[in-house]
Amino acid sequence: MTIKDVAKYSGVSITTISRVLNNHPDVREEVRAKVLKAIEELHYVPNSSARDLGKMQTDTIGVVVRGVGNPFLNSVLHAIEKEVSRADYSMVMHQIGSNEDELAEGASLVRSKRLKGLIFLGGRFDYTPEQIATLGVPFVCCTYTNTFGSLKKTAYSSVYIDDYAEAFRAVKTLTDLGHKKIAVLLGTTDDHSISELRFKGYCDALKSAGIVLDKDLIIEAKSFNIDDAFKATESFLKKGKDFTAIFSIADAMGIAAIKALHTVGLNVPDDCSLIAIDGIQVSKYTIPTLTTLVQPSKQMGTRAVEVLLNVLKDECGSCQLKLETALREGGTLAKPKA
Amino acid sequence: MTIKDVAKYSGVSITTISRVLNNHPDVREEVRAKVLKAIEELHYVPNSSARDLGKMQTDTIGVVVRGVGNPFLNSVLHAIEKEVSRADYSMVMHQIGSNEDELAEGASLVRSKRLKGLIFLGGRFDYTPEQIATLGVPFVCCTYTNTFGSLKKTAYSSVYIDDYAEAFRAVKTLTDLGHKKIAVLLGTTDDHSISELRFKGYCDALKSAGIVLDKDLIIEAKSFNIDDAFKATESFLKKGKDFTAIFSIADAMGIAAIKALHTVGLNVPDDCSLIAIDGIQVSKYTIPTLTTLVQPSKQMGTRAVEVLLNVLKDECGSCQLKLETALREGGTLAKPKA
DNA sequence: TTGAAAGCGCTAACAT
DNA sequence: ATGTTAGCGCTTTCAA
Repeated sequence: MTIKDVAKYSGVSITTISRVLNNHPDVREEVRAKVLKAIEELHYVPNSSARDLGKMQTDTIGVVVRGVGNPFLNSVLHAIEKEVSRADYSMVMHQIGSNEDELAEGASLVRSKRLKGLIFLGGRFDYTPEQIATLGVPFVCCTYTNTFGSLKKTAYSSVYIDDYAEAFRAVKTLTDLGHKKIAVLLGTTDDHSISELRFKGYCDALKSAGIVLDKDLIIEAKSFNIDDAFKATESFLKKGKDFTAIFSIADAMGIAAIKALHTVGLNVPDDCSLIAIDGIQVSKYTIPTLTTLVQPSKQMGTRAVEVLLNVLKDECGSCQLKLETALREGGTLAKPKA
Repeated sequence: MTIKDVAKYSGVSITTISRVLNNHPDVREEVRAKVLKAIEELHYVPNSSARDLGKMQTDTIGVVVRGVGNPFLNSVLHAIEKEVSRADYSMVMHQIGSNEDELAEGASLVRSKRLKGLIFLGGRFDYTPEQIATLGVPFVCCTYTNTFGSLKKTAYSSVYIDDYAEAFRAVKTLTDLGHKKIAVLLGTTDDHSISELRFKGYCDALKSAGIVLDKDLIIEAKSFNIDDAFKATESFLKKGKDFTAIFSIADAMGIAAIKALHTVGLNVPDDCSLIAIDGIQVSKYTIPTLTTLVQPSKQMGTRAVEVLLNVLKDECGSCQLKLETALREGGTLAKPKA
């Protein structure tokens, strides 16, 4: 069942079929209808390999995901897939480990699958112009932007939240409540990822509240993994430091923290307040409900695709799209005990 | 950069390059090495569209996922992606809503992307031979099997757990503890999905413990969504029925149930025991830790791919692979109050 | 062991 | 408005 069969069946040339398939204007309505009918009746589906071969690129965009364990990224990923299908594009997903280089993986994907563009989901921030030159296609940083790199704004696109400002806001919520001894649960303080950025927001929120940073209150999990967050919080608690609140840079990590606190008999929010950033579905159902700054995950995915498709269409330009979080008030906040 | 360039560069014909690329035996070692070197130096990457065009099928397998919201399926999905890449295949994922027909979607995917095979992730069980005939390629049911359909075992493959037996086991855990009034939290009792199967296990476990099924203790969420599970449990609790335990057919739903119970002042496990099936990562961190039968999600994904690839290789045969769960003892179980 | 040449199904000049 | 035709990059007979 090829275009030829359809041509024969409907009594026109294959070119006409192709024109109908690609919505070219130069086809008489009458003929178009006939062809459409033939396609329908024959259950004809175009062969995308053949279709792609002619062009130099496929209608496919690649998504390189770092850290699929993260429920938040999953939600974004699924939104991306939906939007990509809706636009009649294809998506190829590629997961990478925390030590792999998303740029190298992306570049290789682009070549083998001849992608039109890339979306990086959860990556580093320190790309240089030389590094992205290897990509050769437009790309969108989704959930982050190139804060630590030396890229010109015009060289790439991104859809992200202001990690620094949102973290600041989260921590300010705690200081406003009167908390002075606020711990932070994060991956690493200097990994050039959202972890570092949110840490900066934490530091400055403390500073602006007149609180001196206490390095002993930094809980480094070394990853965004929920198990690691639990272990890190556990060890932190063993040290017996004095604190009244925790800012967790991610919901999943915060859930682990609540559990770790509970394990040693500390109750949230009575003994320790907690606020996080992300807003994953399950954190609505923790006990108490996690208070968190909800990222618009669906929108983030959808917008990332839109932005990429726009850039692709115009063959120029780029777009930095900053989204806002919304505070979801749960039950993990309280004033510090007198 | 095409095969021609490589041919020119290394001074052989494109046929030879093709042979090297496809590991054909009829190439002198010396020549092979030369070609490999050229490929390396030129950074040549074969054009997969062209490659696919020649063959009648692409080295691609499709995954049709029903219910991506489910963290458990996500975990399986990622395992599938990893295994597919490892085997040098490509994967296309397609999400469908709960009302869409996975078979129709799958058939359309197969044709447009010319897939070699399909994996269905989270689907119905009631396929008929006529329906699967439209697919035209081998497929694997992952996380379920065709219990309600009329397929011959040889007509398809599946990787699954024995939902009936595992549910039986879960509920038996409760009856063994002395529980008599056990509610069940599920999607629907007759949707021909795992929900129905696990419900059967629940019914028979009650029966074998000499307990009469009380229809008032069936909590139907109408979906596997965590929000719906919460609402359903909430309404159930409003009715004021007497019960001492809940069997939740999924971890995520169980988490919602704990929350709903807590909302009305009921404590798990003191006022109500709870057991579930799935074993998603986050349920280790609920308070108390969810007691659940853990499905080997990674293995399930990996095996599904292996099974499919084997079937593809042999061009015949099929495989029904039943995996086992492992009880993870959390803190949601207790004897019923006297 | 190697090469020449004929497609695979489709798109896009170009011609009519 | 429609048809003819030359590729797109690769695989695969078939010959040598």
